[in-house]
Amino acid sequence: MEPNISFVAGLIGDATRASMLTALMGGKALTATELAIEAGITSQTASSHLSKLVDGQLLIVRKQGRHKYFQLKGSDVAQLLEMLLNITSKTTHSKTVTGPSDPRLRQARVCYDHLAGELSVALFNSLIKNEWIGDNGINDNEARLTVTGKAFFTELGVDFNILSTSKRPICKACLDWSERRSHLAGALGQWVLNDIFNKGWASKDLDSRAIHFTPAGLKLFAKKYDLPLLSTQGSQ
Amino acid sequence: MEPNISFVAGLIGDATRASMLTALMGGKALTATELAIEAGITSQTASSHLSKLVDGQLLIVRKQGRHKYFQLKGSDVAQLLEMLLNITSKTTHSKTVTGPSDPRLRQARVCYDHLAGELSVALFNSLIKNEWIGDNGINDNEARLTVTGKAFFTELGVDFNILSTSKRPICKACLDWSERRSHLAGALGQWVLNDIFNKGWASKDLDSRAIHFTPAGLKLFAKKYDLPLLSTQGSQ
DNA sequence: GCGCTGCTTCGATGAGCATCGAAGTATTAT
DNA sequence: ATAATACTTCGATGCTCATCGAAGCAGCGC
Repeated sequence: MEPNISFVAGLIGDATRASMLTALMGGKALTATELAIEAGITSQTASSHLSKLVDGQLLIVRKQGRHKYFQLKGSDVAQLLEMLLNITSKTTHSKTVTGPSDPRLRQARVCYDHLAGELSVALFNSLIKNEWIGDNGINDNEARLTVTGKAFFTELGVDFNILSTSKRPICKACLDWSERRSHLAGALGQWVLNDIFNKGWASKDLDSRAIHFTPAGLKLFAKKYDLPLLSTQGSQ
Repeated sequence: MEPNISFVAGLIGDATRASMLTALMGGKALTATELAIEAGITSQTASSHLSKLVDGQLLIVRKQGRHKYFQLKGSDVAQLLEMLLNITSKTTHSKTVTGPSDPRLRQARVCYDHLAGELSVALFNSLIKNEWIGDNGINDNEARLTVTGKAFFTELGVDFNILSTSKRPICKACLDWSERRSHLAGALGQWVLNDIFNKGWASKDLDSRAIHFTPAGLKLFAKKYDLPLLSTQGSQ
């Protein structure tokens, strides 16, 4: 007997729970009240749904006084949700012409723990162009750090001894549902995003997982990673 | 606005539809009647569910006379289902001790278009041990064909000019939900499975996606890929 | 100690949807 | 041409589950 995938899929298959899970793709822990507001339901309904998601092992919960903070259980859950976003957008795109309507999500957003969007795809392309990750011609859509790439990131401040202690891959290609091309995930993708925040080049949007680069931050980001100069943020 | 993942997840989240989708992970096209029997429902119910899966772009359908044949829409749908199997088995395994109860599925089975199970994990390990795929120490869980690996497979009869015309990766690691370790997917994984069938080493089970190796076939397979001698098939 | 906040539990309500018998359509074998 | 098979459509039935008002519990500020 094979595992019953309908149980996990059924947890995600409710619009309210899906909305909460997507909100958590921003990588931050959110409270039950915040998730209720995000999903547009009462706290009773939120409580019921969150119990199911925790019991179903898609979320973990931490208590802090009377607050309960919820997070995705791990990167495998995030990958599942990202794959669902990819397949869903592919489905939707066969009916519509353009990508996501929100240009802020399109330009830069958090994909669980790394950067996604136009800027991240541009970053990925620059890593290939500069041969910092391997363009080996045999394995498409896969990322492999080269020797010069390792030197480049070491110079930026990456400590590979620390990154290697994680079980997760250093480099990983993650298919961007908005751009349909790959961006950088894995431990290195996470480091890059943290570095962007630490340097103050960008900050998280308060009510979505969009990321806002400052004009100066965008310029420094483009220079640091050898990106072609990109337009500043879209309208709104 | 981000894509609404609950729609696709909801399609999979019904036990009947999930059963049909899992049956199609065997890689074969199945008729509506076969899928009805597989799921234990009437043909009216099957018809309704299959319409939803086709409209939702998880399945494609081909007519041949009065028969309709259904297949997964592509490898991305198969990957999504495999990831759901992985997460579901991880969830279940936190409650139980052992893996899948059916030893036949555990030893060898079809994972959409490639071999999965103990034999495929052993194959993957042998490819690493013999340095036919890269064990580069930086990227865990990723597969990269080496120069000697390409020579090995060319000698086996792989035509890499043909494999390279596909957009999909030549080599890909696929996490095996039953073994919790990686096996070989991608174009090369598909070639290996086809070769096994073409040589008559194994055949598909009629009513599940288990694969049955003949004793001679198992021996030849082990020899060809330098595997330690494995026990023959489990009971039943 | 009291009142407020965050969250949970209970019970009622109603919408959504899976199921199948009956009847129908298209295809194919005889 | 007729009968059988594969599949679809219609309509009835009943089950599941999301929702929230009310009430309750735990934590915390005053």
